[in-house]
Amino acid sequence: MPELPEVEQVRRTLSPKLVGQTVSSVRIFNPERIFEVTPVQFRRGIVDSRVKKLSRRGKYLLMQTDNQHTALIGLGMTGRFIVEPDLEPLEYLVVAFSLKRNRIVKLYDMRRFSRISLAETGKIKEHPFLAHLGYEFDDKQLTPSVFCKELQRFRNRNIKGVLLDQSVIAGLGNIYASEVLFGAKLSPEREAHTLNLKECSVLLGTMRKILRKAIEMGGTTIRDFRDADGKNGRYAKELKVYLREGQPCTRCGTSSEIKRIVLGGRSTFYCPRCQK
DNA sequence: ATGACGTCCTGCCTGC
DNA sequence: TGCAGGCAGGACGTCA
Repeated sequence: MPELPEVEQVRRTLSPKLVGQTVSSVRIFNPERIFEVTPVQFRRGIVDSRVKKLSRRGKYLLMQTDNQHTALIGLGMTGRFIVEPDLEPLEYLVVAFSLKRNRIVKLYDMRRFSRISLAETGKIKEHPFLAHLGYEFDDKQLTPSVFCKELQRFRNRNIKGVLLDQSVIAGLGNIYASEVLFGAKLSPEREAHTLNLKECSVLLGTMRKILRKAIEMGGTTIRDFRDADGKNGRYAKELKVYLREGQPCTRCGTSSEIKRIVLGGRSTFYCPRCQK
């Protein structure tokens, strides 16, 4: 569930609790969630270092330490950070970082889709989690014509699938892909390479507007998402099509209903009348 | 080479 | 009433 706006909200709420702090110990409760390095390597890379910076790339959080290492954390669907004194360990705890004054930063993940790893900070771009990622949504280099050219790469794929492809734009997930296409009045089934420059431009602009607003509102909570303060995102009430199957379209009126179809194995919501 | 589909994982919700 | 089955989905593996 955490897509770009939710991960950004976690970054913003976790930063003040973590940046500048020294990690005195790292306990790993679910070693299967660690990739590319061993649990021992992960622990050694973090322990006794000070957190310099918490940043984001696509849907990944990057925790940079002052000993030239960066932890990479993907939240999957239900990954959540909880900062608290060490009460009894919660079920589904993946990893816990101990700070001073009995504060513990815990990554908790009910559905166990989260992924964590470690890289040398200087080689972070080559890490397998990040190497294939495309543009950040607000990258100035991503102009309408560049975006249009990117979409030409896909001769036989629908635009919804391409928006979910992290190698094009990093950070969109299933909820915002449907919302952005509704905003841009484009059918999710349109083949990506058929979009003209004008349509690419509208799509890009709509995506930026929606993601900015969602970030501003702390992301979307359907059910599970909480930020590092335990708060829900407030964007759910702004959703125009996601989970609105059978409801009237908010743009073209009562006579047109939102439809649900499955594309690439994922629920996709749209208005057949105003999305072409 | 590219795209489609299955898999992982667990809780919740629906319907019989 | 209880339980089976479907659904949710990010990212990767496999197959055609």
